Amino acid sequence: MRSGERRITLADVAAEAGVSVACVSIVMRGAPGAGESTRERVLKVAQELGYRPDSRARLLRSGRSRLLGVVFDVRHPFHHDLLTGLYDAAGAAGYQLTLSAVTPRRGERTAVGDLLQDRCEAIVLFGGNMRSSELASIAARLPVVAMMRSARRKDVDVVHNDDALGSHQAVDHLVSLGHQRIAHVDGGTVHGSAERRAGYQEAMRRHGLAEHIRVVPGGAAEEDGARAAEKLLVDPPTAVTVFNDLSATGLLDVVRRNGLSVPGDLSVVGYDDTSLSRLAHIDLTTIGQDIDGLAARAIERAVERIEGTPSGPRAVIIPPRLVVRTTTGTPSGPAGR
Amino acid sequence: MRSGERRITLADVAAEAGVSVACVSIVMRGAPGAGESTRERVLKVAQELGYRPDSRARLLRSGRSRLLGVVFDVRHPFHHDLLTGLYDAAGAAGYQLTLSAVTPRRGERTAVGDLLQDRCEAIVLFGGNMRSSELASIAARLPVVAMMRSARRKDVDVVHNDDALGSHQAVDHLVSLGHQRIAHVDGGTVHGSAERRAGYQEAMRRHGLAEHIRVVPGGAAEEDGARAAEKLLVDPPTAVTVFNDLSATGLLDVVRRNGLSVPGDLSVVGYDDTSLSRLAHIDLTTIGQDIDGLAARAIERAVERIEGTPSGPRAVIIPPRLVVRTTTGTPSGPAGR
DNA sequence: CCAGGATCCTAGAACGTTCTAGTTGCCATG
DNA sequence: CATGGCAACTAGAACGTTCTAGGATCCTGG
Repeated sequence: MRSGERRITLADVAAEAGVSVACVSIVMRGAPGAGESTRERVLKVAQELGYRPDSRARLLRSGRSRLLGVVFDVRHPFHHDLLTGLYDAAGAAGYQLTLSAVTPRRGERTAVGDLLQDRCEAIVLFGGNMRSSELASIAARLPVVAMMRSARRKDVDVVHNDDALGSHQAVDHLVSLGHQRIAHVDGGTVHGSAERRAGYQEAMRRHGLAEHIRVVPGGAAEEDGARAAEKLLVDPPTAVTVFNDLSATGLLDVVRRNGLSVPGDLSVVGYDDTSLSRLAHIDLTTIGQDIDGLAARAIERAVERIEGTPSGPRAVIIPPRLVVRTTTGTPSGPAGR
Repeated sequence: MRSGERRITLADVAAEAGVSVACVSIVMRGAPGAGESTRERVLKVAQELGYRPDSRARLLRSGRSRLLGVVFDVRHPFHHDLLTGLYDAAGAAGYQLTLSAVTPRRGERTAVGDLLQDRCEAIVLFGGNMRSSELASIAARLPVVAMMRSARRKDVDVVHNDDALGSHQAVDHLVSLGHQRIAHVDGGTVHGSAERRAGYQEAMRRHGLAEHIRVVPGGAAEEDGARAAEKLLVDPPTAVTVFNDLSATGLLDVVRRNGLSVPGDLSVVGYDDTSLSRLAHIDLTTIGQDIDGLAARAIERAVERIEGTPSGPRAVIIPPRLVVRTTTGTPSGPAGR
């Protein structure tokens, strides 16, 4: 019961089973070169002793670790959903994941540094604010896949959602409901906000609504949405697309407190389809990212790089889809003013 | 720029600097036994070559990994807050964290299994539904600290919030506002719900309100709170304490949809102080757990076990604190019926 | 001029695996 | 009755570190 016992090793199993260490190694790996009866006996002994292979020693020798490092941000709910998808995809490809978290007091560089020491064969990075040149210097050592961000570097793979298309879907949806005066609350300096903003602007022009284009400064947090709402209320549009769900939640709150009804007076579309947007009394129409698709493609890119198979383009862009809930409806005024 | 280069090792640095491998090791570890000039030269060369110690090889030799395994659930927002605290506490104690996530498709046993292979020196478990006996069998191999759950085993350390006290604080707060008819929405089979329920009952009795004790079945999810609300509405109390914030959110939604005002007609207290409860339009009065305290004590327990220092009691219970927001107020009826 | 002790450095084993290059024993074949 | 071949196993090096046990070199004091 004491915990300091000493770890059970191949040698222990070998001694107990009366065979060589090498033979046990063969059996444990399921490699050819061992007879059926010894195989059974060795497995039984290993089981009894509670043997667990030491992955570190294993990879020290074999060079391969079949380990993929993942950097995620503890504060971002979407990252957690994505982790779920990544575990599945990695497992299917025969790789393990090793996680390193970014927290309010633990930066991205620290998180990456830890992974570098861990001998993983590739690194998957969620968003973050590293510069492309920093990514490149990591990519010089091992394959890097950046998710939910772009990188103007040929040596970094990029897998993300088609932000511009998402904005198009949001605007198309609102226009099909009859809206014309559609504003956009921006995401500031966060990755993807430029693309979402540009997509909004282009979609508006495509619908001949260039004169109604209106971009309000915002950000990724709830308060950013709340502040944007106050600006909008001076001269409210009939609909608004917001950078993300959290910001949209802040906006919703201020709008309703000011006596406007949603979607009666104002339709609101978020972005990300986080669990927040699914809460009953938020029930936000939003743009959902294809989590499993993103995860699968990211792992695919990483594995291709690791195994040196000639791969396709370095950027994979996945289409999102509109999720209609109850914050969007037809505009109340006959023609939106 | 190719990624398959071959890792830079101590030997490379040694050759380049014209010293022995052992000497470089000394310098890299900051151990005594190297002259100032060589120290500088070696560090410079290591820097130039981009040397990074291979933590796996290091710990293979040294036995110690200074690595703490953490099992957390991707779906639980509270776990993420706790991770932040744990990273800080572990860093301060000179340990690294290695994370293993539980996801909807990746169970606790898998998560623990991965850590066991990783040579960490102790395991910290967040909640979960493993049986005490399973915990004990892991604890036979290495120290286990269970957080946010209890374990009737002497060989497992336990660090959690004082659930009963939290319920007392909630009831005390409501009573001090003048409430008498205070109900409780239960958490079902989730860890801590029995303690929170018992705490509620005891606090009610302490205030001489035994006749008003009313426990409604619930759970940890939003819908559980919503369902409980429907039951409560048949004969509404003036206040309710809910198992957790998420459930409270569901309850709030149903209550408001049915035309009751909060806190006018009904005061609501949640539990956990998750980021959800801080959202402007939820703004839930709740019981906050002391995250940094929990994290610090958990690491402390783990390190004590690892280093074999004679430690105190195996269970550490940390008092929570009431966080008053806007979902609680004085009851509207003169004496709450 | 030599003993004694610092100070700086090195050789080589060890950690728990994997892997290459055998070695053994057995059976079939000519 | 040698020979070849195959299946089943083993010895020992290797992976990149740490650590123990020394070996130089130099200074200091008698």
